[in-house]
Amino acid sequence: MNSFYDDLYEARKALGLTQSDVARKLSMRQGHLSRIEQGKVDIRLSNFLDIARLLGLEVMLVPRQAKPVLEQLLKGKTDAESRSLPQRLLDEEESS
Amino acid sequence: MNSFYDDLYEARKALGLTQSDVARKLSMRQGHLSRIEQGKVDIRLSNFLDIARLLGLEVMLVPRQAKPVLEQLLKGKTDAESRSLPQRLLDEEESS
DNA sequence: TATTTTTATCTACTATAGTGTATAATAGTC
DNA sequence: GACTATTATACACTATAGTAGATAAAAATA
Repeated sequence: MNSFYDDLYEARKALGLTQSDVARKLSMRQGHLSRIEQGKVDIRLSNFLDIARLLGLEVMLVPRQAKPVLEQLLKGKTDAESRSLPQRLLDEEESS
Repeated sequence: MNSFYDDLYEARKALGLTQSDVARKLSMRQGHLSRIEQGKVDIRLSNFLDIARLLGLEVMLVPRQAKPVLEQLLKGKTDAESRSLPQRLLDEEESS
């Protein structure tokens, strides 16, 4: 459905937590978290934020064109090469 | 409720669009968008993504500690000073 | 001030997220 | 193979997002 649900799954796994662990801390059902991670439900924004935060993640609203650049930065490419990307790509450009 | 709703409002205004404009393009009610921008409802993730994207924004899930750094980058501080922040702050640090 | 545009609020209804509890299916471990 | 831990499904129920349509209130413009 939506790759954000996969991200939540990956984050939980990376922390070595079970669905029950997470569900308990958020006072939600393990069964429901299962459906969420499978992308079978379209959860409410507050619920999405709660789960993400419990897993050490934060949600950001960014300009569309900035997303790929920021993702590169987060992929660990913190060397001069990738740090030089922002200025060029963040400026408005008629690309469509 | 949640500052993301304010962000949507600001983005819409910045584009010079009315609630009716946005609502029409998303096949939703103007009245409902009004409630959303006021933070009176806890909308579904897909709806949040749809509205954001229509307004030229994208949602990102990022490590908690990275958010302030990335926000600085987006604030236009693309000079050497702010670009030097990532390496230092993105590394895990026992700060709590 | 009057008119128009935009935003806020209302009622009734439908769709579905989320609760609560239970159990089945699957994966790991002995 | 049996046992245990984890994940997936099921059912009945409640809460609320979102639809549909209308109007009121507020803001902007002539």
